[in-house]
Amino acid sequence: MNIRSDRDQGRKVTSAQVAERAGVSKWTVSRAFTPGASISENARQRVMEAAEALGYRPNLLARSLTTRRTQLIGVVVDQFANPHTQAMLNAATLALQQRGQLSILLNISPPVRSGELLDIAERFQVDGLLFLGTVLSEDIVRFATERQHVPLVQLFRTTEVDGVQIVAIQEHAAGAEIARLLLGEGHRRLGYLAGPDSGRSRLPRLDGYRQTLEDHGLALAATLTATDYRHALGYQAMHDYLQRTPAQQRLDALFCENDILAIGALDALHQAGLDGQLAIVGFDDIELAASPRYRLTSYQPNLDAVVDSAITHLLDRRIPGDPTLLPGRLVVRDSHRAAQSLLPQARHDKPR
Amino acid sequence: MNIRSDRDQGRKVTSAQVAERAGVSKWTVSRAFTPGASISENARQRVMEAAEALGYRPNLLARSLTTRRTQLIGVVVDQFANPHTQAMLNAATLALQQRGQLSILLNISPPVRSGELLDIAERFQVDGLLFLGTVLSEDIVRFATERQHVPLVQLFRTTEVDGVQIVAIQEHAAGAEIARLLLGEGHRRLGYLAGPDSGRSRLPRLDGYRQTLEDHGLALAATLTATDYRHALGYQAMHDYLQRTPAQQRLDALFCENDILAIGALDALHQAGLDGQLAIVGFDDIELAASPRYRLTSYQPNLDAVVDSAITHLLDRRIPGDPTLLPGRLVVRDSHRAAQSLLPQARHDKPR
DNA sequence: GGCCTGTTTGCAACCGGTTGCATATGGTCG
DNA sequence: CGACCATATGCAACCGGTTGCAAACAGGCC
Repeated sequence: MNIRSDRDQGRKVTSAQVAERAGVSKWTVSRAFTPGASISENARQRVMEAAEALGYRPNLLARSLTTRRTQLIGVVVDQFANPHTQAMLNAATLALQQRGQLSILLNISPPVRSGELLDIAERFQVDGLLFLGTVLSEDIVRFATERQHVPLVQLFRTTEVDGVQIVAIQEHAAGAEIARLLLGEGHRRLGYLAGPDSGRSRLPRLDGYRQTLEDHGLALAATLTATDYRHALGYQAMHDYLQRTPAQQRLDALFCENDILAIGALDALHQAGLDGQLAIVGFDDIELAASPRYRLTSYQPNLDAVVDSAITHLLDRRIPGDPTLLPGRLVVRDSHRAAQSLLPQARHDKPR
Repeated sequence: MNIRSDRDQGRKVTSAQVAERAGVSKWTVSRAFTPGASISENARQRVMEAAEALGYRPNLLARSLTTRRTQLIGVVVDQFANPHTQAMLNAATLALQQRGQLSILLNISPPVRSGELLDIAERFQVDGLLFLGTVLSEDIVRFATERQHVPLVQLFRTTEVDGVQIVAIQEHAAGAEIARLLLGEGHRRLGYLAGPDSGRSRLPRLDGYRQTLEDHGLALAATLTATDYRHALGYQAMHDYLQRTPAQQRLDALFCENDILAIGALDALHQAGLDGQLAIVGFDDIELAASPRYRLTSYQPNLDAVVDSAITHLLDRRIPGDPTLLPGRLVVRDSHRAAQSLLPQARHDKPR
């Protein structure tokens, strides 16, 4: 058990100690641990052996002090209840780790003063800040416009803010594609379920959706809202809608701003005994969307591509420019179908 | 727009620059920013003004170098697909932030070599490591037993590892309570749906469950397994079970290792047209459990209390001791009820 | 062997703070 | 008014690395 004969005497092992043991100077030790440095193979070997024997690990903080690079990226998150956040977090941290960066998780959920937190992150000398689909508050916008020396990238939101690089989905096209899908299914009264952030940014997605309807001579039939991206609020939005709207005036189909709201809405329909009576489409394609219980038609962003592009922007310290908009892909399941088409019909067999 | 007249000339602002402007030495600046330090009110004021004017923020890395405290806690996570992980992450980061600490998120999902990643975290001089319900791999155990100078705390798992402080739920009692609930409901053939980690640790929860059954002269009727804590695997486990087990031999009730598996199982029952035929109980009480569609009876850990205790252990650098086991609370909804009790019955009105 | 060139290595200085110690400053009291 | 004490501030040294520069060294070639 006592492997710690040499190492671990109170303090941590420093490069000087390794140097002494290897019979070289501490500068040579530093070079041994610096990839492209000029050092003889012989010396490197001896240093590595000594380091191994003593259990030496370079202090990355000390290194950062001179290199001015910390390899730390602040990852800013606010909607923990949304499974898509989780997927983003997973993808982002994995991608960062692969590039030798670590993520500092900054949680700006409601009680937290986001401006203060970003300030603290800056003191930790983060190399950049990555906003994972967060709602951009006043605080954040102010921070962004003031401190333009730390690169800022925002994922999956198209609110343009000075100094923030946007990497997102081609929202307009996605909205249009979903409208066409629903129209093709025969729906005519189409609505939209908006989340809390829709007010600030006139979502291109909604524009694309609405515009396509208008191209077909239709107007957006109703807009519901949820005050947070959570299951319960999707449920409630649909529940209230059903309460206040007589059956014959109801929508044919509802496009929801994301999957967790869509699933809430589906659950409300189920609860009201109206399964399949109102077509639903979501967005994000979270894992639960594929569940046989929901078979939610959704739009799948290419998460890896988005994250990859974002990280490239951060690490190359590119100057923020036009939004990078990547394509996604529609995942067609069952929830978007018209009520009658739940019965087997020939309708889908179009002439080719 | 150009607020950056003074600040921001290439390099970042240092304490020396603030000192010059305030007409004091850089040491005085340092003291101005150190809470309990000996400094006159007058000097502090001047320093603060100068700092404000220049946009100075102390470099916390440099500070950490001398103080040997980084205020960084490594938060280790592996099961991103489980909503409970998200809840833990949210609670943990918020609690840490409130205590002035920041979280470095370490993602040890399958492809990642966890030993290496922990090693890197150590080089960043994290003040401690918090394992959020992760499955303890060989790598991690080795790391834990070798490096006992960085405090390690494990949440929600009771696998005892040398040098790791455990903070979890009173699993044995919880298992027993759930068994009693199901027995009280009239169920007699009770099963357990285990997750991937059950093999390693003979879960006290399962022990408590089984033991209570035995106290009533019953044996555990079946054990199903899911190879990962994900909805699809809970679904599959139940699906396969239904396939291979004739109706008359099936379980009355199934206790699932967590909610996401339980919900998968419920969905599989629904898909098979067996809604309500098999009682289900989960664990963790995730948000979706409360959905009117599931009404999943579950066990709610006191997340805040667990996280709070864990962080206290970390920050006080306490020597790891006996596991800290906190009580949780059974959340009784509908999914645990017997099939016939879905019809209104007098059964619940026990004589008082 | 002497000279030239290219590679290694040691050194001083620095990154941006903190801390113990010594000195200066101001206020109180006899 | 001087002694005394508490409080403030400056200074040197240090935390654990990196980097430009110059000296040392080795090998190749004539």
